[in-house]
Amino acid sequence: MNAPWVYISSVGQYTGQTVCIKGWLYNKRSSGKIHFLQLRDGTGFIQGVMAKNEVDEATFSAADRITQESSLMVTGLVREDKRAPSGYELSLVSLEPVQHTTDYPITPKEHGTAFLMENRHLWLRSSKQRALHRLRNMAEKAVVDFFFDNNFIRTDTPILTATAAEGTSNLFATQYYDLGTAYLAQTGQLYLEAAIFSHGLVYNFGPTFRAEKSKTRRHLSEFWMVEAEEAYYDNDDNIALQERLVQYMIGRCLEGCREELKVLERDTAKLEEAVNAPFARTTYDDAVNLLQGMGNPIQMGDDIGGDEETAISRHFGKPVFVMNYPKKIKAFYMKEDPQNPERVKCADLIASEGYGEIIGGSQREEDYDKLLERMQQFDIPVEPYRWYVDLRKYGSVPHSGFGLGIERTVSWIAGISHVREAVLFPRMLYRIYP
RNA sequence: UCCCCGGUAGCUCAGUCGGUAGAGCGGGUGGCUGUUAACCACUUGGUCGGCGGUUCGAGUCCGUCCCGGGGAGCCA
Repeated sequence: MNAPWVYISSVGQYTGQTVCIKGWLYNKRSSGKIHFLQLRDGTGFIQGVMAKNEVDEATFSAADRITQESSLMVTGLVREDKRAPSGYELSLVSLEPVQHTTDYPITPKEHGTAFLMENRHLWLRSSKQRALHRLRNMAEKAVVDFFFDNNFIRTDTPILTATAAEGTSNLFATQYYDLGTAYLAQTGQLYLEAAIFSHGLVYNFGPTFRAEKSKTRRHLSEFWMVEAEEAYYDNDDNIALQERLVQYMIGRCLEGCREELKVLERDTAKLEEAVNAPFARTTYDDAVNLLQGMGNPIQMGDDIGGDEETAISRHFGKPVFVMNYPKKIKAFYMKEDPQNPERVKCADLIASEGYGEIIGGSQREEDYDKLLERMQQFDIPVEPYRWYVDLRKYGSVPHSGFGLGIERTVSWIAGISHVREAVLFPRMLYRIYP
C-alpha cells in the first residue's frame, strides 16, 4: 500500500483518494461489526470508520485491540460526510500500530486539576490544551509582527543579572562563578532603556522570573513577558501604543483562531468589542473615588488590589488604563507628574471580564539628578546601577515603556480561569514537576 | 508568612447519629453495522493522606504533621 502520507488539516484536498494518516488514537467507539476510531495527528482530528465486511479479519481485530493514545498509521479513503464534525471521514482499509499504549491515565471523563497538573506532559494532548497553545502561538506571532511592522527592533535582554530592578526580594538567586550571586531577571527594562539610544524603538520577548510566594490564578514563578521601550514617547504615546498592540493581538486571534476559540467555548463578543472601541482611561485618583463611591474601603494612597481591579473593570465594561499612581507605591524609575509631584506618569492596563492587570508601564525619569534623588528616596544603592544612571548623562531623552504578561493576556483571550494552562509547563509556588 | 477549602478504588465523587466500604467512569469478559464523553450485561478494583488519642467500636470525633487547591500581601 503506497498511499501518500497527508496531514488531517489538508485531508479535504484528497477527497476520493486513499491516503495514509500518521498519528494517535484519541478515542474509540465500536458496535461489534463497525469500529469508529477518533484519530489525531497534531494538525487536527478525523474519524476513521472500519466495517467488518470491508477488511480482512486481521485488520478488523487490530482495530478492535487498539487502545486510547496508541500511536498508529492508517490508510483509508477520504470521504465527505455530513455526520462528521469536520465534514470528512476516512473509510479505513488498513491499520498499523506503532506503539501499543496501555493504561493511559487521562480518560475522556472528568479529572481534577491536581491530577491533570501531575500529568501535564500527557494533558497537553487534550483538545482544549491544544487549542490554548495554538492560540498562544497566534498571540506571540501577533506580537512579533506588530513590532516588526512598527519599526521596533527586537533586542532580547539578559536573563542572568547582577542586580534587581524592583527591590531585592522576590528574586531567584544562583551562584555566578567567582563573581558572587546572580539573579534570574524579573524584567529586562533597564537594559531596554540602554538599547533605545541605539535603535529608538525596541522590545524584548522572553521568560521572566519572580519568586513571589503568590498562589493565585494570576501568578506564575516563570512567565513570558513582552517589554517595549520607546525613545521620545511620553506616557500618552506609550498608552496609545499599548492599546494598538493589545487590539492587534486580539484581532489576529479572533481572525486566525476561530476553531480554537470555539473549542475553548469562548464568548467572543467582549473581545470583538475590545478590538473595535477605544479602551477606557482613568486616573488613580478618579478610580479611588469611584471605588469609595461603590462602598470599597480603599484609602487614597493605597495600592489597587485584585478585588478593586475587578470592580473597576466591571464598571467600565472594557479594558481600562489606570494612570498616575502615587509615587510611593511605584518603582523608582517612574517620572514624576509635573502637575502633581505626588503622582507618577504611569499606567496599568486592566483587562475586562475580571482578568486583571495585563500591562504595567510608565514614562521614565530621564533627568540625572532627579533619578539619583529618587534612588536615594527608595534606598537603592547607586553603584550597581552606575551604567543605568550613566544613560542620563549621554544624550538623555524623554522615554517610556511597558511590559505585557503573555500568559495573562492569552488567558483573557482564551477565557480560561487560570494562567497555569496558558504555558506548557507552569512553574508555581508548589509545583516544578513535570 | 497568614486565612479558607480539600485528601475515601487508576479517575471523579457519595458515605446519614460513631455501628459490615459505595456509585459512575476506567480496566477485563461478552453483545451490538453510524457511534459522537456511544450504549447494554457481567466482572475487577480499598494502607479511607501519615502518626497519635478518645471509644466496646473511628472514613466519621480530638490533636498533630504531610500534601494539594483558592485567596491576601506583591505583581505581568
